[in-house]
Amino acid sequence: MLTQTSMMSSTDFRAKRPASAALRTPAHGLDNSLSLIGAMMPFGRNTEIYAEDEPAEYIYKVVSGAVRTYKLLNDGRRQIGAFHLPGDVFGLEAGNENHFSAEAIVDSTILVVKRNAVTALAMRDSEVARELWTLTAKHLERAQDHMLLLGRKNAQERLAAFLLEMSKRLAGENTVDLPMSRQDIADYLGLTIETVSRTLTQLESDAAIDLPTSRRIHLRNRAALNQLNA
Amino acid sequence: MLTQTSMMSSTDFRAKRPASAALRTPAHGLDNSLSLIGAMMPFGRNTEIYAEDEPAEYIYKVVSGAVRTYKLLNDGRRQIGAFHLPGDVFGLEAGNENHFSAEAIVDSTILVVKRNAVTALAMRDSEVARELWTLTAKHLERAQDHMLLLGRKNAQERLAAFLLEMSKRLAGENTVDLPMSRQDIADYLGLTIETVSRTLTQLESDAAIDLPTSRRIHLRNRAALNQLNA
DNA sequence: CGACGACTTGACGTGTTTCAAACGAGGTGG
DNA sequence: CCACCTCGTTTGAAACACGTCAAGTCGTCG
Repeated sequence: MLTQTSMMSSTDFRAKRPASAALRTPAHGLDNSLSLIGAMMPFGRNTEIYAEDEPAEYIYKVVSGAVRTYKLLNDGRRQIGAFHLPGDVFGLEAGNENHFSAEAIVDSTILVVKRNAVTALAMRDSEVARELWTLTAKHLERAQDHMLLLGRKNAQERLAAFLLEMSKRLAGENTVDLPMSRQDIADYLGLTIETVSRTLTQLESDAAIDLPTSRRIHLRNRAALNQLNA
Repeated sequence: MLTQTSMMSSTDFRAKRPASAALRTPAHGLDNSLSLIGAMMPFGRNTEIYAEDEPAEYIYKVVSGAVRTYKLLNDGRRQIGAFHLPGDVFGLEAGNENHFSAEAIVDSTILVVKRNAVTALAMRDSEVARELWTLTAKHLERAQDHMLLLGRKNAQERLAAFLLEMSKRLAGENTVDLPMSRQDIADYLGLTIETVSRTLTQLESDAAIDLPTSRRIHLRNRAALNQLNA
């Protein structure tokens, strides 16, 4: 994946800074640098961005769309480790190989930057180095919270946590438009698609949410969701 | 916790470099620096090293003993995110507050280093900065593998993964002497203590392991365990 | 020897998974 | 414009893995 030719063919218009929440790069330093030395690339829905065990040559930033990073068990069971939304940086691997696979969930535009370029920059600019570290540490914190969810929460609590997280990150008052399918949600929350579906309809009948369409979720009673999220 | 006085009272003999596996600092740079600017501190069994939401003033390295880092749900459910063994560095938080709590599992000696000192060093020495980043990224990889376990593996597979991990990190041929209780294992694997116990005896009757004592586990059939770990 | 904590074992309950079928929205072609 | 197909989602019924509650065993230490 990511052949040199496809890299070259990408247009180079600049990323517009997206609004909202966590895992975003600060206003200067790394963020600007990535825009300057990176290349924009389009990825179609469900296409691979990189695969596990491939050499990790690039670092990525979502400009538009959405990305899932995941790991597979030999028999096909899938665990999605994280969803990456506009403004998020991902692919900050430690070793020389990717530890996860990454796919575009919907048609997406990704800013792709050579690792070498970034690490070289970090070598000279300790501010950039610090931002890279902080960013990785933020990813770690998210992973740790996700472990708590996967290890110790029931289906209702997982869905409540998921909805609140997405609401915060997608930032749209009380209505959330999800880019991902029920199967993606299930594999993120360590549940089956049926349990996700059932639990959502249950939350709806409990008046915690509304489901105008399957991808659109209205948070009717945040307090109730927050209580489940405790 | 970690009052200035207790910091001061600690002796300052140097850490001896421990043997073995991953999450260890490389031979020079960070590792040496930590030893030079840190202080040795003893922590008794089950004593707190730091608590969630406390200001993260220090970075830690296990010299001897074992440490658990964990998070609690409001009703007391506990998820252990990681075990830290001799040679491991922990407490590399992103923000200014600890994201987890940390306790000594058994009587332990911990090398405690002021964050300021380390970050200041990283500012001047890009090699140290790189090591800090790499270390955090390694923690992230572990957390990601752990998510796969918690989200997608059954009890047998979780125990197999746990035993293989401990075998590798404690490095003792095929016999593993666990520092942690069944409850710790359960909270690490997202199971109950009963399920952990039952699964272990089941693995024993399947001839995959022997249980000479409850804390000592002999890996009789690594192949079988590896297969479960797939 | 008795007491305590850690661990094991048993019987039973239940939340989630599994297997299966029906539903619904969106797109295509007649 | 409607029939038809497809893919994602929902719903139902039954099975099962793990949790819960409870009792019993083992090892250690005073």
